[in-house]
Amino acid sequence: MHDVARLAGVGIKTVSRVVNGVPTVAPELAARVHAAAEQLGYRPNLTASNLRRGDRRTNTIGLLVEDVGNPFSAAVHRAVEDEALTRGLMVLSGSLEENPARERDLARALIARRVDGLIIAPGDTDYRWVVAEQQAGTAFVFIDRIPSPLVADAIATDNTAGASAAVAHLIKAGRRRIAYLGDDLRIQTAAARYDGYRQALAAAGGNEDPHWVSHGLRTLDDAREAARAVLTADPRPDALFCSQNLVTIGATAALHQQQLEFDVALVGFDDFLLADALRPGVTVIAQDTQAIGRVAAQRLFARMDGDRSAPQIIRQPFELIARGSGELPAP
Amino acid sequence: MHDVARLAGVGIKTVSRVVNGVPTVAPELAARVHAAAEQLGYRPNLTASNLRRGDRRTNTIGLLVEDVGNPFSAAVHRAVEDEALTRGLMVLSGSLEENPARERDLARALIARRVDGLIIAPGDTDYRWVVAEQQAGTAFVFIDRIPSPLVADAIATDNTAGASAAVAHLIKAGRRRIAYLGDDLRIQTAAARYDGYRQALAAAGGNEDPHWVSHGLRTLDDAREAARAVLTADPRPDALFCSQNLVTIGATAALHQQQLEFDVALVGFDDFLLADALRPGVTVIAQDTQAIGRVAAQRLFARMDGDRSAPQIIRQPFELIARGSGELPAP
DNA sequence: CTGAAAGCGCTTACAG
DNA sequence: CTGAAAGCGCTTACAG
Repeated sequence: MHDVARLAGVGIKTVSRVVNGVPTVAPELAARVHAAAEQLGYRPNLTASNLRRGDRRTNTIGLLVEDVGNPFSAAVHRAVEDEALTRGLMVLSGSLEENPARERDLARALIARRVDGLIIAPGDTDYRWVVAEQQAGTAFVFIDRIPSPLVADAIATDNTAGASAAVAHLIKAGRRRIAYLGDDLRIQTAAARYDGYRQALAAAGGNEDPHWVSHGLRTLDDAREAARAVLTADPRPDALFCSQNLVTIGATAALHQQQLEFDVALVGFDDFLLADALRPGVTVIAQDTQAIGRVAAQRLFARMDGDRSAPQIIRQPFELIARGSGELPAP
Repeated sequence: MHDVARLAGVGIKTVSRVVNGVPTVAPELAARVHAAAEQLGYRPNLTASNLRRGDRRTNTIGLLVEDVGNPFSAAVHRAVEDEALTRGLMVLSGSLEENPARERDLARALIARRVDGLIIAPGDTDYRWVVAEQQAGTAFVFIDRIPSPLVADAIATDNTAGASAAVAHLIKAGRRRIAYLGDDLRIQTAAARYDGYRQALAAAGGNEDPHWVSHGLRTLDDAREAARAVLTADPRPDALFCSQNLVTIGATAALHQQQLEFDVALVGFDDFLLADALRPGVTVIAQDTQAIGRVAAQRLFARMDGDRSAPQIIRQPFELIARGSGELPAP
């Protein structure tokens, strides 16, 4: 900027004005500045401008998700990005992998880069550290996890009700021996969905059979293996409830491999591409990932803009999409 | 930092040393600095440190992909992130949407934030602007697209050979009337794959039928619709070749809806979750997205570290995974 | 409408 | 081992 000012024969402040599009600059000077900037290959340095500016904004937000590569996270990411771009914000992202140490490191790295706000999707259980960061000026929003105490807004589907609806749906279709395949119970969403499973069973006067309950499934292969195991149990369950995305896909693959897809019913939490292309179509509890990402971003922006109201829990609706696998005629 | 120094009763430079873990500080002073930092809730500001440091590194890289929400982009993103974390780098990302204006805006936004390097997956066709940015100190790597002229390293699968292998596979299985369903031809990868399709047909002495060729399919629904249309044509093709991910998924859904999945063969470019759970399993040309992301990041780091050798094209291998849909017995 | 001075939070280059 | 001065690229607060 200094060099541009010298070449254009103006003060450095005038260059600043031109670069920032301040209108009160004589057109002739502005033209000289533009020419000089062009000639020198000048690139504005947002990082420096941010340092001095009063508002302290980097126009960058952070997004920490389970895994930027998994379908749920990726869909949320995209929705957040779209909303961010309307404000000229860029998104720094990271994958938590349910690893609390990694989460703290990533959060620290983002805060050191002075993100204006931070959206965190499932992760650590203890979020009291967030309070100090909020006081230091960083806005926070949680997705899919309710921090306790409620230190910041949280956008989440009602996981317990959703899981319960899924299992009740299976029961209504005449299924009684319903297996549960789920993620690590320490994950809040997994625990909530497991609760929903048990509540629906209890409401129908049934009981869970521990042989048909499998936790800690983190990958597609875990899920496929667990499904295979439960499907060869004796007695075999007559339905599967899967607590998430990858588990549902793994279980579906196992059902097809054992040619049981028309015998054992299945409802999964989270929709996925191709769920309606399979035969039978896969019945799911769908979350509106678009809306979740959008609403989370909007809440974050409100906080960044100074909203100091009490943190709230915003529930997003879920939808049961019946496609066949959950409505197979009971044997 | 100033406040910390005052509270600890030391010089500001000593605080800097402690924060950066420089060992030559008297333990007693370091302890006082730590205590003061703790008490004041001090957070290091990487943005300021970067401004002054000689190396000019923000320890942040940019990643521009087609859409952070689509499976291919998301998988590459994750691989890049993993590689970046080994160096303590964070990733700023953006979705291009095949929109050149958006691409330039996003690139500008990343450069204004002084990313150390930029990985760009498909986008604009004219990358001569990159040269000026390289001279200004930003490293570049391309994924899935060969810039012309070759201004930077490019990591890509041999799309023409891959598509050609797919179509040859169908021909070997006795198929002759092979339809092409593909993305916008202005996209380099789509064009290359279409070339491969035509080459394989020509090699077998066949010709393409314009009724069976469909370009410009951008979404799952586009693809489903186009597949439906071509499957109701007369005469109907006896096989489909799909140029990418979403197109394959859409076409598969259409085949299943019309109950033609055992009559019309299909090979798709790009692997996807569930491809092996469907019946028949979907035969694909798989790219190693993990390797593509990893290699791209490694090349970028090499450039950031000063590698000035001539830009190279690095071809990643593809693999034909036969799962059934491409090997259906010809009628 | 324009520009010289001061300062954002930090590190470099030095002197002690 | 420690710290006072200068400066990274920019904007604020001011004077002209």
